[in-house]
This record gives sequence, structure tokens and C-alpha cells, in this order.
Amino acid sequence: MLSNADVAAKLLEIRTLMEMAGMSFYKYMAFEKAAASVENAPPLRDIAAAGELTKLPSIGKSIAVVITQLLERGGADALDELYAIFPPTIVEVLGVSGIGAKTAASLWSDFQIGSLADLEAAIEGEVFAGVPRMGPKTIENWKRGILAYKGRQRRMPLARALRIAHEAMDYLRAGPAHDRLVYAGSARRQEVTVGDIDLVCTASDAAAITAYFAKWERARAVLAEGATKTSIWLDDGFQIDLRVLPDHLYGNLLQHFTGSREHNIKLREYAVRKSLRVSENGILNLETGDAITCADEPGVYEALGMAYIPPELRTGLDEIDRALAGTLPALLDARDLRGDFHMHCTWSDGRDSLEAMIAAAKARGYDYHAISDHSWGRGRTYGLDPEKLREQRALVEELSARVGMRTFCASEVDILPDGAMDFDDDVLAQLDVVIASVHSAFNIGREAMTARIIRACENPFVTIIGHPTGRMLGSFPGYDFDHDAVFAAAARTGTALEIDGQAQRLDLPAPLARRAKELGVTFTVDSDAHGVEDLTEIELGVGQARRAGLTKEDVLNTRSYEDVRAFISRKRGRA
DNA sequence: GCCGTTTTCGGCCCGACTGTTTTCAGTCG
Repeated sequence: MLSNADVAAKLLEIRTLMEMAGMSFYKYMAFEKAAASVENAPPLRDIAAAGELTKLPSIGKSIAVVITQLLERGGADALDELYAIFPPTIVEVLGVSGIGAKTAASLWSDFQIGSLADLEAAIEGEVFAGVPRMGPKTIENWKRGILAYKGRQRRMPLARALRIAHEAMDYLRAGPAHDRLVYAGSARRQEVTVGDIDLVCTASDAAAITAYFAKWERARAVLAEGATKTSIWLDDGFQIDLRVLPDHLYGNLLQHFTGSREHNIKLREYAVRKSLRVSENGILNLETGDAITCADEPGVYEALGMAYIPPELRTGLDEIDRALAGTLPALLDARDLRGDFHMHCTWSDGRDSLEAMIAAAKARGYDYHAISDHSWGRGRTYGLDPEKLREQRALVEELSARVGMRTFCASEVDILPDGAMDFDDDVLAQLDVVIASVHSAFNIGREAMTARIIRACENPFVTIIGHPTGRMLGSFPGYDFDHDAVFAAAARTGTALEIDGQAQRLDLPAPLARRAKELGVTFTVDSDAHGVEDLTEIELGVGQARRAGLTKEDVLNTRSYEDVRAFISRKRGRA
């Protein structure tokens, strides 16, 4: 069964092949919009099973049929028809930077080049000598594009992209004078993976900065260098785009380069209906000729007569309608967090000592936190048995009193394959907080996994379900279970669901968290830190919570210590 | 192909940079 991301990729492939085939601009753009909608939707299999695909934005009858076919057989009639015109390997040619639909189409029709190997052979054989619009510079660009295509890793995890963005900004800060400098694009929107980094800068002498950026020693290639814009590739083909404009345009510039593409298209379509033309250069009133420039980003949305839309919500789905109606949620802010329920120390698989973790939680200004080392199951050597747990409790009480920190004695307890917990209830009862997580037996089947997690929710001592889907970015999509059934059980039993901020997890994923919120679930946002320096990863969790539209009220660890205690007691009292 | 506060037809975002173009098409975001 294809994942949402797989379906979105197929829709984009159809979109590009349609463009190559010379089909109507608006027809293939519809597939592009549909792809964006699919990426932000809950799992398609559930929606398709309910017959509700056309309720998703930008999905009509025709594309719903395509999606259904993709889900059922991994392919679609529309795609097969296009494969009758172009070979499937032509996507390789399209993947080369600098080759778009028009060029790929003519390479196929004029030279029968339908794969990367064909293209390399043609360049090697100097087939393009003397061909119009295929001069030496163009061919050199293609060669570079081929190298990048081969070496490129597709999209990188958010945390790594943010590190690179900060390195690039550090370099820029050491260069010519500028006013403001920030990262924008998908990183600012807190997308789980980032395809390239967009940097936004304001300065009076833009050209000095774009030229300086092109000289960065880490730039393997300079793709474009103009008066206001520079694009570079790093060693691994990862791209950074820098755009520089005067400071009075900062709001317009930041809004433009934060995207998403679909958000901007919809925003501009709305603006056009009000005779306004929106771009990074300002907002032009087409009737009066007046230009509005915005020194700050909220000014852009204000000028369009709508509420400010936080970057994490700029998906191109329904956020503009909600901004116009004034029904956008007041999103969770990192400063709302009063604690962190999920962290490990050297008593299990953490890197820093118990004392160091407690001190670090105190240093972050938390009112409370939990030490939640692993339970003893799975034959692992580092988990704590009940005896060790008692020892740890004594030490936690001593250390936290000394530091002046309210530390919950907790454990991340394995949910066994049958849904029982790795500790007996009398052990669980002695813990302040219990995080129940699946760490083994991922492939027991959808029904068994659903029953397993629901049984964990029904245990009165379980406070939180940890990283509920088990996904690992880039390596494991998560185990299969009936999301709605589990979310309903969590809501019914007063069990919180975690948004785990660990860089490889970011779990719950935002579309699922949005669904869980609809079903009345309470959440926690945690770091799942295995060392002091990981505690900041709770901010990645906040990003995902914001993408899900969660507010302060939805999140348990924004509440006071006493209210957290009450939440836990309430569930235990139901037993 | 999708959609609707001009609603079932007629409209659909905007601009920078490149190469080779003597005025602009293609690509990209």
C-alpha cells in the first residue's frame, strides 16, 4: 500500500509528464495542487475506505479515481497512458537540474533520449554540437546537474537542515553589512524534511552580499548569481538560495520565501479577486496603482484583510479561509511549556548522568520534568528492573530536592505484543508518570497492533503513549494500526498522546495529531532526550504540534504541576 | 482538473536568473 508521500510523488510525476505531453497548464497544475493536499492529509487508505477522497481540498472526481487506482495497484490509467508516450525512466532526465519539461520532451522526440544513461551517452558523443539552444554552457550545466542528481540525497531531516542554515547565516554575518537575516522556506514552516534552504536577507547593498555568498568556501557550485539572488550547491548537492532586498520590503520578502508554493498561489489568487498583486516586491493595487510595502510579515496579511497565518499552517489547504473567518487557532508556543516528560540518563541508554539531566531541566527554566528511563524488557541489558527503579527513585528525590526541581519519577515502559505492560501494576503504581511505548514486534498486523495500543491506553497507570506511530524518518514508516480507534481510546481513557521531538522521530506526525485533536485527545510535547544537548529537541516537537494546529490548551505540559498531578490522578481514579 | 462572499461556467500567482536570445523561452522557486 502506497504511503501519502508515495501517492503525492506519483501525482507529481503525472503532472510533469502531462506538461511534457503538451496538456493544458491548468490540468497539470491541478495534479500539483492535489499532490500538496495529499502530503498534508491523514493516511489516504482510511480516507479512501470511507469514500471521502473528494472531501480533501483540490481533489475532485477525476483525481480521486487516480488516487484510488494508485492505492489499489500502485499505478493508474492516467500514468499508463503517459508511459505509452514517454518511457518511465524519463523522470531521471527531468531530475537533472536545468532540464525541465520542454527540454526533456524535445530530448525524447528529437534524440530518443529517455534515460540518464541515454543523456550521458549523447553528451559523451557530442550529439548536441551545433544544435540550437544547446550551446556549451547549457551542456556544462547539464553535466553538473547529472553529477548532482547521482550524488544527491533527496530531502534531509529538519534538524540537519536547520544546522546548515545556521552555518550559512554565521558566514553571512561575517560579511558585508546587512539589516535582517533569517531562514525561510520549508525549514521555517517546520516541515519534517527539507529539500533546500531559503535564506532571506535585507540590506542596502544587496549585490555585495550575493557576491559574498557565492564565494563561500563550502559552495561546490554556484547555480545562479544575480543582483538580488544567489543559489549554491554544497558538496552533497544540497541547495541554498539567498535572496536580498531593501529592509522596507522585509515583510513581503519573508512572506514570499516562506511559502509554501501552494499557500502563495492561493493567497495571490485571493488577492487578485481584490485587484491586488502580491509578490516579494510589495502589494500593488491594480486599480489605484498604489504600492504597499511591509517592513514586517504580519503587515502582509493585514493588508490583505486577514488574520496573520503562522508559517506552520501555510500548507495551501484551508488556512486562508480560516484566516478570513478569524477561526485560526492560537498555536502552542515553546514558551508555554512548563516541563518535559520524556528524557533518559545513564541509568538506561542516555549519555549524561541523572544529576546532569535534572540540572539541565532546571537550567531550561522548567517547573517540572520527568526522568523516564527504559523498562527492563526485551532482554536488553540497560533497562531498569523494579529493584533498580526503587533505587533510582531514592536518588531522584535526593538530587531534585538539592537542585530545587520537581522531578517526576517515571519510566518508558514497553508495551508487550499482547498489550500488557512490561511492569506489573504494583510497580507502575509507584511511578508518578508512565510512558507506554511500542519498541518491538512491529509486524503483528493491523488489528493486533490496534488492540495492543488500546489495551495500553486502558491501563489506568499509563499516562502517555510514547512516539505513537513508531516511525523513523527515512527508514521506517511506522507500524500499522487503526489510528482513529486508538485516538478515540486515548480520548476516552484520559491517556495523553506524545509528540516526540527527537529529530528522527517527530511522532505523532502533524496530520495524525490534527486528527487526534478532532477526536478530543490531550497531548504531551517531549524531547525524548538521551543527553543534555538533546533537550532542545522539544522545540522540534513544538513545531510539529503547531503544524497540527494544537493550542496551549491541548498540551498537558503547559499546565501547572498541580494540574498535571490532577490529570494523572483522574485517570487512575477511573480504575 | 478544480472550484465558488461575481458559484455549475469561466477563470486560474508572480518574478529572478540563464543562455544565446538581438527580444525571450525555459527553468526554478
